[in-house]
Amino acid sequence: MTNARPLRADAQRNRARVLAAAEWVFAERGTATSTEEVARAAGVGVGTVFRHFPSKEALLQALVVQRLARVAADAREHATSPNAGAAFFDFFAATVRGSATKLELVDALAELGIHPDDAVAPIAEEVTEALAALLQQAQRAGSVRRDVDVRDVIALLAGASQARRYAPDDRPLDVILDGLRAPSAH
Amino acid sequence: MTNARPLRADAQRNRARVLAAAEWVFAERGTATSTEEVARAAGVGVGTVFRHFPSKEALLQALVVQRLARVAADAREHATSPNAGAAFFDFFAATVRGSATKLELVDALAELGIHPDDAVAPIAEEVTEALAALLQQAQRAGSVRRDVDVRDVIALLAGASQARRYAPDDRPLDVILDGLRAPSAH
Amino acid sequence: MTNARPLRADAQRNRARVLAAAEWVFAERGTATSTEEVARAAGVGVGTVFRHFPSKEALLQALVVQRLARVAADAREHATSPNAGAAFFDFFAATVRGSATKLELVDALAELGIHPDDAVAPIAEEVTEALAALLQQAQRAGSVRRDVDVRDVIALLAGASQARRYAPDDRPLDVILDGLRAPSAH
Amino acid sequence: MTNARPLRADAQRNRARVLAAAEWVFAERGTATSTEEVARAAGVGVGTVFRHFPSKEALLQALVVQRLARVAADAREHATSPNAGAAFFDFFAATVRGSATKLELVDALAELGIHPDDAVAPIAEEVTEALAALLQQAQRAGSVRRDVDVRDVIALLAGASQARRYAPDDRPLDVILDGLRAPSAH
DNA sequence: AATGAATGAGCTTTCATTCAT
DNA sequence: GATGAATGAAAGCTCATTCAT
Repeated sequence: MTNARPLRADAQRNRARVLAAAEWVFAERGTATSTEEVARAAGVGVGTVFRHFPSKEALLQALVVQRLARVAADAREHATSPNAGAAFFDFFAATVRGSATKLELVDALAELGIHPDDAVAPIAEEVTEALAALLQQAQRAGSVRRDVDVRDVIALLAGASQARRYAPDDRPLDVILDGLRAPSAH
Repeated sequence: MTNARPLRADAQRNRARVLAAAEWVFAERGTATSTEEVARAAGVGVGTVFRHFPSKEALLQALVVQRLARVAADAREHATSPNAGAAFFDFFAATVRGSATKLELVDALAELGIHPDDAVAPIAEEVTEALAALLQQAQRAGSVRRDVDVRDVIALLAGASQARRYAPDDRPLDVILDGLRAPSAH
Repeated sequence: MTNARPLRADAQRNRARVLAAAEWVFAERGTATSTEEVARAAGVGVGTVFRHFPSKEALLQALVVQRLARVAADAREHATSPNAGAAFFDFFAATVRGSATKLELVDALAELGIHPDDAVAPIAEEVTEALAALLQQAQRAGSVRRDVDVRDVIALLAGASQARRYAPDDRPLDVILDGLRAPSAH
Repeated sequence: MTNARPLRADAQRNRARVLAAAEWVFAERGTATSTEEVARAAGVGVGTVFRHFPSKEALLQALVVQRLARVAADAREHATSPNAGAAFFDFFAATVRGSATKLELVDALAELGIHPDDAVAPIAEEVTEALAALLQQAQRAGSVRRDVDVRDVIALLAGASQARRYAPDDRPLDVILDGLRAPSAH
């Protein structure tokens, strides 16, 4: 159903291996790590990496898209919960805790504002919409303060993830969650 | 007190120009920008940059030290205020708002946790101490919740600065400040 | 007479398609164009190209051989004409005009002098012989000056083809033809 | 007086060495030879080559410009001769004989028609003008046929140079020169 | 036989760093 | 001290060729 014919089974597998290796390597040693290194980690030749991702930039973007897709899916799933407030805070905490690697949510989210025109654009919109819905529900339920909008939430997700790099425990996250609660919710 | 003889006046001036140019250039175009570019922006030859900073890493660290020195000084100054609570929050907000350039406080703070052993160590300790004092006063005054420590505050400074990249207004910052307030302070 | 068994009909067709595609692609975009590109133009996989031509070099040579074979055939045909002088000049002009693609006669002829030992050798000899016959007839008929030999004619064919790249009209060709006429022929 | 400050003496020398080495290497082994090889031949590092010529393309163009500059100068010099006819033919023969390397005049002239918009444009015009003057004089003197124009002459220079690759003696050149003579000149 | 994914040597280019001027 | 040309390791990327499907 996609417009490109599906990849052969082995190609599919290699693409996935490259993506996984890239996530690991870039997280562990920074995105400045060479593509050669990524290839080595994936157990393939450099050529294979470039066959699947025509440039390093494209590989990085694929990683971002993958990360954001998970966030969007997660937001949508939480939006189905009957308890809108808990759903929002659960989602927020889980997302921040999930960005445990160095190629953080931070870097993924960075793309949301920075390249609004390229391959990341569709997924960016997806994330924004899913998040907006989740937020609105929680605000209507009186759990989240009304003076924040989606952009603020995204910024705070990035901020909380960043904070986690310095203090990997939950304290900073808790502070931010508390800051988000509606005053009456105390 | 320095172990090197004082620099000649012109050398002193060149060092400062390089530092300023580096801050500007790295902020504007990323730390991957070449040293050549920094030299050009400073109006000196590359050789001069390397004479003052033996490696690019060293230049980056000097920038971090400079940034953190300002933060430490600022913390110490606020610590003299009679109103400990307001002083803490003022300091926090001012620090985050001041990290408006792209070579953010984030990157500076990154060094606090990441390279605790090198040239950055002394200033890191300085910042930590000044911050600890300011925090303790504010907690004793009942303005800041008691379950956060210096490390959390540093993490949240980094987080709030990061958030500012996505939503350059004050909303995310306000959320975090609210999260930091002692419950009874409402 | 060939030492390999005849190709299956579809294989035969594929070989021809590759050859045609290669001529077109190399002419249009230079011989540095990738084999992948040639395969795409031929509507086959790269593997197929390499099955028929064991290396890119071999593919290029096959093209040259094909080109030279046409020249030799043409020369032989003109040699049957009753008017030896006209036959020679007609042949010369037609050959030069026919090298209208970018993978010119020039490049084909280049092989005559450059790789005298490989796959091109037989056809090179064929061309030389056919040309020698045509030339001799024209010289005997008093139409072509006697102080040029086959090698000179080949060089001039290459030269005239080259000239056509810069001035695609007939003027340079006419000049060369005039230069070849026997003095008494005026 | 040039808009760039003159190079330091050693830089000047290295630039010249690179240019000379490039001419030699490309002539001997084709323009596909790696820049690394050129650097080795010049006795410098690759970096030096790229400092002087920002891309391989630029290096090739510099070679072309150098070659064409010589041709233009030569044309202008011959144009001062009292015997216009002899001057033209002398120039033509000398130019063709001078393109003895494989990175021929052919390749240099190729640029005349192919990249009319880049760094080669000014020198291309220079060559054309100098040649036009020389040609016109020779035509007025009744030595060169009147139905050829500058473009034809350039094409024939390229053609004659190409011919020389196959028959390195003077015969093909003589044929072309004869073809250029005015009919009455016999 | 045909396919196209995988390979990896090799190419162009960049840039931190050194050193002659 | 300052300069900027030179260096060469290393990076991103291409492509002829191989081989599992």
